Amino acid sequence: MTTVSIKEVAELAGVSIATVSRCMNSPDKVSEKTRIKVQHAILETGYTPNTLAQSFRRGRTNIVMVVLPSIGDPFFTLVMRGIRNAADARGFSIIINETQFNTITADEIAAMVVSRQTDGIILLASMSPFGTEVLSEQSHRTLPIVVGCETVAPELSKFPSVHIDNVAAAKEATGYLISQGHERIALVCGSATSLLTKDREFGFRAAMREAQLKIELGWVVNGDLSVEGAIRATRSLLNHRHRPSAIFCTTDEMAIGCLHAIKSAGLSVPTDISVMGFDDTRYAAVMDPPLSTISQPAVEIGERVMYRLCREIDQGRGAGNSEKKPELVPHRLIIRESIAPPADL
Amino acid sequence: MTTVSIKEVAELAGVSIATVSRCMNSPDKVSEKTRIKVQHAILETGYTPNTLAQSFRRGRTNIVMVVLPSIGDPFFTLVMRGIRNAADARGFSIIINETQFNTITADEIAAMVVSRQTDGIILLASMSPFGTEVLSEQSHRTLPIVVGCETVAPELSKFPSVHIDNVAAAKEATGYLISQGHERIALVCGSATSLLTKDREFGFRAAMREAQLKIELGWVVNGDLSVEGAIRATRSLLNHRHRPSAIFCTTDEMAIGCLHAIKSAGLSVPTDISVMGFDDTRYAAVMDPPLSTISQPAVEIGERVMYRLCREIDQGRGAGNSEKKPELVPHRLIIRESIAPPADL
DNA sequence: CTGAAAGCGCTTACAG
DNA sequence: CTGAAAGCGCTTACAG
Repeated sequence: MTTVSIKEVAELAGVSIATVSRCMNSPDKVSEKTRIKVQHAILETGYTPNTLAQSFRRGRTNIVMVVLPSIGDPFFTLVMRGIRNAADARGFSIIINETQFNTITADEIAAMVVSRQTDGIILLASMSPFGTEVLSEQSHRTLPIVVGCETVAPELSKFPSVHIDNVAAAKEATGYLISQGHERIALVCGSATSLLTKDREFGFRAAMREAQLKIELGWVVNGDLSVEGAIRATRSLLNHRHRPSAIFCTTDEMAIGCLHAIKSAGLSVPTDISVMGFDDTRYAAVMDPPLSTISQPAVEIGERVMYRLCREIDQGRGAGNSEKKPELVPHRLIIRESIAPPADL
Repeated sequence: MTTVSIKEVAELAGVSIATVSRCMNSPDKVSEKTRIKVQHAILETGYTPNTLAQSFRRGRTNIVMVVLPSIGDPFFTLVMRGIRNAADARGFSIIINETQFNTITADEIAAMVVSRQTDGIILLASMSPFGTEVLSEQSHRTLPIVVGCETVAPELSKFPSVHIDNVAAAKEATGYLISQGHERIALVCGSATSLLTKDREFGFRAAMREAQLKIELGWVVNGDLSVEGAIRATRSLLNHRHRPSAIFCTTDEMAIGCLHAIKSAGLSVPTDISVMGFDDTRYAAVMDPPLSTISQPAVEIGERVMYRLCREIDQGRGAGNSEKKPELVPHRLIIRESIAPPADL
């Protein structure tokens, strides 16, 4: 009834507990004869090592924490799937830390470091740029961190990362809008404190500048990364003195709110206003109209981030000689039906 | 640099490690004078207890696992938010186990039990009914389990649970459709092996029976709990010899696919076909047309499930005297614009 | 109120 | 190849 420990297995097999331990951890160091004996004893007793004792002894939990702004976002759901694929393959469990305000502070990370409850951290959310010096000084040396999905604050560039080229992708998306004849293009982006979407804003601005198109004051609005926020943001755009003919939302989630706000105002997409999304989540194709957007290999990002973290963990807190260059994965512009030439053309 | 242990704190404070430990765990058993001394030493050294050692020693991890079919579903996202609220308040971390096939087997649970990596389990997914005897015999006595969101298989009724009255809610939803004059009503539900949606199907059938309405063969289709699956299911409904005038989807997620399939076929909602959802996720109100649905207090369900689990954990694996009655929370029918009287009325 | 000591279940040099 | 032993960092009866 009560759980069996290594001692009982050892007794039954007639060996020492050290040998039982070796059978499980480095079987090649044990003779075949005893290995079989021990294996039988394990089967017979139904022994499973006490994970808690192992973690304690080894100083490893085989748990990693992923920090992200919202698990509910369909895009992150896919990234999570990739992370879990890789984690399962490597015997890791995942603890999710959903950050309320799209940022996580260095202090919070430091707290995780000392608590030792996780072997590493995947940052899918941006981190508050404040206080990261602290982080790198004390913590980084001891807790592996890998960043996913977005090139983040320069303070974080010291960590390995996996993501698409967000600047280039946003430029491409904006460029497509321009190629369709749009000149009045607005941006619905994340909040100012969120870095999650900063590169996309940067790419948008770059494309507009290169095309010598003006961005009116009030055309770059915070959609708060949420449906609700995007509805508010879009309304302000519709009421703008210079109403844009196209709106680029830096996430599909916000594009959903944007579409709704436009249609609720009695306008139609794309006849009156064109909409571009970003992420190509599972809802994009079933929107009305189906959403043009940028597709990211979300599952692959998740897998690569996790494998990257495994490498960091395996090579120990030791040498800082690991490759820090970001791993770039390809994006793709997906054209559906939410974009048309502007009405005044 | 290297992390500080309880020993160093004890030395600095000039007390035994036992006293330091008491200061942290039962401060009332320590004189004020020494408590202050120790507190200073803790601050000075920056000591934090090694969670791994604590877990091992106490036989508790302060981690609970939640098992669910998909974190990506906006409904579960809300339930998760509630769970996390409560977990944070109680000092628990959450490990998420997304089950690939909407079920989790007793064996998988048993494996978690012996691994001791979690203090308890929240089941938001249904469990395979097979082999649950094993579960109750060995495992239940040692690993607290609470079930959320759906009354599940009778095998699971021995576990505490928190959910709405799914049968009544589905009856109400179906009844509303009937009250609008619909007689040809179809159901898009979860897969046969998923229990997640069974009660809703049951309620649907009961309402139809009571109204003496016939359910044609092929009117109850598996939408696989996904957008894609619902699209396929809806197409088969549209091609049905007796095309239904209304479709009840047992989750909003499937309703999204359903709406898309209907509109893609050149029909309109609700003029040609009415659609009813279930869950009232954040997308329901921004669908085109806005979706009538059943609202569940998702966050509250999550919170109550977690608090319930805490109670189970606290009262130990000891007495089985805990209240096993399901906790019912209220649902609400939300009328929006996806339902109208049938065209032939 | 406090300390010395046992022990939680493993893993891993260290001898042999 | 195998065993005896130390030790990971805590917590908690048990004495005093």
